[in-house]
Amino acid sequence: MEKILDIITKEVKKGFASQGYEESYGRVTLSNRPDLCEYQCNGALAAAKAYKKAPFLIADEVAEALKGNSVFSSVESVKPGFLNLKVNEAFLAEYLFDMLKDKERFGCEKAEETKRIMIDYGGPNVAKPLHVGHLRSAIIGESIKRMGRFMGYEMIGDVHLGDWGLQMGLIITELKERKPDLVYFDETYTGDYPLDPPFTISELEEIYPTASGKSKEDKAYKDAAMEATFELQHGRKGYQALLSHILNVSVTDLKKNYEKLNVSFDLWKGESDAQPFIPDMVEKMKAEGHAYISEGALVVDVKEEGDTKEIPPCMILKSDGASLYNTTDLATIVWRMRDYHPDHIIYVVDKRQELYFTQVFRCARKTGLVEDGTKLTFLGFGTMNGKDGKPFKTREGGVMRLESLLAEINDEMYKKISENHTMEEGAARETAKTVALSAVKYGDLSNQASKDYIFDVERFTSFEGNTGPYILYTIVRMKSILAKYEALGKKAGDAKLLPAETEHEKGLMLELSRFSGAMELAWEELAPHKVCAYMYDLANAFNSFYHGTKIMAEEDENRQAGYISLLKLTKGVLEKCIGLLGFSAPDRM
RNA sequence: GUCGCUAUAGCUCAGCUGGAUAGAGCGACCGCCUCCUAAGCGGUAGGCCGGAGGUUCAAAUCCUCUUAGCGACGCCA
Repeated sequence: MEKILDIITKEVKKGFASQGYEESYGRVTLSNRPDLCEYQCNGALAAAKAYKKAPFLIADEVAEALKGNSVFSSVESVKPGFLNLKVNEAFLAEYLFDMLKDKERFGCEKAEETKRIMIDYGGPNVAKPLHVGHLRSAIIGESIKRMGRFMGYEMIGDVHLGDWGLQMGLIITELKERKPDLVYFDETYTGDYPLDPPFTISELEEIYPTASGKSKEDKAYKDAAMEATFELQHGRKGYQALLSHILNVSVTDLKKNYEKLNVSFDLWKGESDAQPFIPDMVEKMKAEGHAYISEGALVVDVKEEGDTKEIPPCMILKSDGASLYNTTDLATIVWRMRDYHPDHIIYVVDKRQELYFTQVFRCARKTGLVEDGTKLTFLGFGTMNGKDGKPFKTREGGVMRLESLLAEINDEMYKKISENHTMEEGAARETAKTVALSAVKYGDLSNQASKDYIFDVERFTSFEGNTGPYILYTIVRMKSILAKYEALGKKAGDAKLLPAETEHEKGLMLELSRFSGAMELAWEELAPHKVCAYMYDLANAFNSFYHGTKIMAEEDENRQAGYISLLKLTKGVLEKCIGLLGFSAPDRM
């Protein structure tokens, strides 16, 4: 369906053209004075200069030309030269009924050209529990993935595991100290290795920090870990078998935890998957003359004309010949291009890595790892801070595990629900989880991703005002009314919407009509917070309408059926929005 | 030091491609449940949009300078 703003703009442009003005002056925006009008056009002000004519005269002419147009209920020319527009109620009701009939998309059209977009988010480390630092990437990335899918793109989410490097050697070393008799350490062993892992996830999570601590104190220990890392990377069988155990145990646990966040990935690739591509990639860079030795390391220059500062070269290999983060990320691009040939790769990463990623992107382009047609986007997010404005920590000052944070908020939410309503315990627990997730996700996504934000547990769990729970509550109200209506044996959502009779009803209808425009804008800017803002406006509009209109008490059956259609559409749109953000609504709360 | 980001109500944040009187929520204060869930709705108070210049008919928005906070700046990831 054509966006309502486009329909309106088209009419106004025609208006300008009919009076002999350039039609581009007919650009329309949402009104910033809702007391005066619903949409506005400021084109006459801009046209005044070009046509050497008083702006209000131009506005008058255009207003006159638009009189009687079926899209508008009123067109007014005001003071300096504004055109104030109000949408025709009958037209609006028709428009919304078309949206309602489009049950899946509510009139939001898919992209004309379908593209394959890979999105790199999550970035957890193997053998380490998820902590709050992983929250934003997961939440934002998941939302972008869903938005893209809704807009009609093929989205491929890749978790990009941190599963390479010294950490693996550390784990192996520690394991060897504890259980030296395991077959994995017997170099003469030639049989198959056991299928069951020699550790549990909780042991694994304890082994790594222990090993990491020891290596800082004990030089010999660190050397052993480095040696183990080297051997692992050069094909020592027992170690590779251990690596796959570590991966399996860890990934199983990660999946479980991401599932709690309603986050899922299409690919569970990691840094280790990129390693096989490194040698050829490096050779190519050397052979084509891009890479050269500088200060002992192999680098590629990535300076460009117009840089406002010195951009250091992109390092490909360290002076000891070892690969590093850059190498892995570049090699990851290699297999992504080879296996998926994406049109676009989006990285949802901490914003502090921005410079680093410009280096990687430039290097990838310069050395031909990506084609011109493939876009690379860095979507940097800010830090999640505590109430004191400093990075979020536990009360003791340690890194907070994601599980603990979620558990805390679940409990808080459970308490509130049990206080307010009588609900069977199991159901209350489930509802609490659903509401808690909405609190966490909405709290995060309603802020601009690129900015730091304050994660205030009290505020998010207080669920008043602009919060996830408020949105869910609004949906629950609608569900409840629909259930009552259908209990009367009536079918909801078949009836045409009637032209709005009250301000509140029209306000709600106008918000609904903006849906596709809001989603397109949010997607273009990769800005989930715009979805939040839209949802919040819509929920507000519904709640105002709700208080002014007694739907179930309405005696005129046509009128009531129209209200129900309006309500069903509102519910559909809100549920679509929360789905895009990655959470859902309970039936009761 | 260089470059970048941020600065909007007491607090947490919006503000579309420059437009009319800068908006929400929380907190404060005042109303509204015999009525579809009051986790709601309506209202009041609260602002030199960090500061100074400039561009423009019009600037929170664009440009320059400046102050403060944060961040990034070749062998970590």
